[in-house]
Amino acid sequence: MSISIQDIAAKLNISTSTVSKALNGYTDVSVKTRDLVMQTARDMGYQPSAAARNLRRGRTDKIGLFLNTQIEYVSDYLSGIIPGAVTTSQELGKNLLIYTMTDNDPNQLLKVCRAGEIDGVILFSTHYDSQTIDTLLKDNFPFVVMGREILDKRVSYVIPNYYDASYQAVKYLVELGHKRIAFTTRPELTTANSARFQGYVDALSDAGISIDEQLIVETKIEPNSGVKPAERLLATDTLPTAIIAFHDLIAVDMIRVLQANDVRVPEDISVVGADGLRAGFMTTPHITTISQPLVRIGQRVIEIINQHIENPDQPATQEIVPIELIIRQSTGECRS
Amino acid sequence: MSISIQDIAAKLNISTSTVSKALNGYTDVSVKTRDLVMQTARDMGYQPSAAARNLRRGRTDKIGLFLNTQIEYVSDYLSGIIPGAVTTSQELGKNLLIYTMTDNDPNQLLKVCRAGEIDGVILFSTHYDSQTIDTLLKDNFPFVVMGREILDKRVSYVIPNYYDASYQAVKYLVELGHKRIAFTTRPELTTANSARFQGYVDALSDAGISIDEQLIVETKIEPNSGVKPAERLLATDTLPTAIIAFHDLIAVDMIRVLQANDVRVPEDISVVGADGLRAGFMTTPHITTISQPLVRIGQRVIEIINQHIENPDQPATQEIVPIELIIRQSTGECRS
DNA sequence: AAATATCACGAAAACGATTTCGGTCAACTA
DNA sequence: TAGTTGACCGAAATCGTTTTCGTGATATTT
Repeated sequence: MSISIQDIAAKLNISTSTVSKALNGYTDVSVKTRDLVMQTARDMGYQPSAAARNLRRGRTDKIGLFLNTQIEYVSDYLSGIIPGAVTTSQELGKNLLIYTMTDNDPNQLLKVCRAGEIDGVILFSTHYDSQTIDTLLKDNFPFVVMGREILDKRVSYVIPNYYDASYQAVKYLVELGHKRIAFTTRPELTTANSARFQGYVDALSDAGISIDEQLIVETKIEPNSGVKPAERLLATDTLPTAIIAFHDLIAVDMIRVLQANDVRVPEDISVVGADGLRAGFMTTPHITTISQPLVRIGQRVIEIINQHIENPDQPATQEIVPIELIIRQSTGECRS
Repeated sequence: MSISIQDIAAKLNISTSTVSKALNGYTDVSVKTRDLVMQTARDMGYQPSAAARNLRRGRTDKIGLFLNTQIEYVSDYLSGIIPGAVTTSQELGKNLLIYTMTDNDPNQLLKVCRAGEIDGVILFSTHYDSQTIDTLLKDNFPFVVMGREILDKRVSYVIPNYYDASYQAVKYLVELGHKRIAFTTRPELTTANSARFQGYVDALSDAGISIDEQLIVETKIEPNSGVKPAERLLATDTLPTAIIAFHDLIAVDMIRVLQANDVRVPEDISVVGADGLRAGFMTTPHITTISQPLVRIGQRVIEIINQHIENPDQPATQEIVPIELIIRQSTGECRS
């Protein structure tokens, strides 16, 4: 059993209300007793009971982070998201609670919210579960979606600037003199993927370069999934002089295949990866990449949910955080 | 406001105690009213208040994970630890709360524990803070240390088998015919580092190979910190035929330097890395590595803290989880 | 038929804080 | 001197559960 407010009250022969008020900075308590209470609280090692406080105040000062997807997929992002989210939470006086959706049961999330375990929730998800979002909206429960764009204007989300990622990559390559720029896409029809593609299209268009369908290759993300696209590009009439991969792992695979076919990187072909995970450092050459600011995303997502919690009337904010082009060794001037 | 037990009681014209008992499977309530209560609870979307329950029961069913170190250092491990810990927690009916030590204030941890925010805590730390551990022991508060060995027999910890990691690496290389096996160490005098070194020494000794001081090189872990050790080895009288690096990032640096000096991997020198992070996949060749079972560690740490919570008299358990040698492309038969 | 056991339920006391509403006593104003 | 003000404090309600204990009503036993 730990020390409660009543223990302090008993020791000082005053009421619990006075103790509470002294501790919480109320004005109707004399300086003398306030100091006395403060001091004995310190001496006795008093720490207010979180449960009692939560019950009375009707809030927990806790934020939930819900990993609403296959854990293997999100795990790569955790190393950036978690540090960003947890430090920002604590700076705001909140704590971070991690949940994962077991058995893909959408009710789990609602239970947690309705039980008052958290004041707000962050959804880190890849698949759109409109029912959950509808219910959260109806319950008027604060939430922010991370990493996915939601078209409903009432919901807040934070995503990296997928569009600009491709746009900047193309722009950078064009500045290096490249004109035949290949692009890899994922088969899933998500807003993220189409934004990525649109950035590519617009950047080429702005540079006055027409699109060559042959240079657009599709692939999933799994081990060695960059191999096939590389082989397909090698089979084209004239090789591209640059390639944009949507993920560093794809880029790595492609570079390996290219090198095995005596195509040098970056001398013959420049390669740009994406996501900026640790991985890009490991290759020879180091991969030029478009980095997602994971820590920043974790940070912003917490700041936004905090605003919603503190001010329930806050309108939804859709935030697109800037990406960063990290130039390393896998890109260079176009020579052909 | 959400639905409380009193709302159900009022609707059914019965007392709150009966409702509570019906919901919690007490026997002194008739089957009829129990079913009725259950049904209306479902209909009204009732969810028990976590705060009230915590207050009354004196427990939260929450486990804290305390990142008591520089966040950059631990972040690499988060992608495995968190998924392991969070899924296991939920399987045990608990939730996971993430904290980080801001300003390196050891009191923060104690505050959280004494406030009853969590039932137990996991310390993920690199530096030994004996005072915190002493206080936790004195408070009789359940805790488990992760990734670091604590000599006090009263404390539970989970560590990967650092000793065996080196031992297995050497053994594997010896089986490939290698005799001149270099070893990289970190300058810090931690139990982990000395265990790693001892495994190297013992394995060589068991193989009847004497130790060559020239082959033992020291380096910190930071960008490009594998470069110097590689250069030093290149400057020795006779090159080693194999190298054991204590981290994949070091291995990558070393391979790069070796290749730049026309030393082929694995034809001329075999290289073994460690930690088995995503990174090892990215290089050419892929790095043979000694993998830490991060997910497993996250899982075990939760299972152990759970035992301590459920049964406070549980003696401390020190667990050394087996490592795994992942053979990829950077190692081969000794040719010289 | 009287005594006892069983069943089903409710009253009420916790758990530990916050917060409203008065109440006492001194000092001050008119 | 009577009335007003303000400073300081305490009683008590409240948050929503859990859990003990007591109490009728019914059923079972002698």
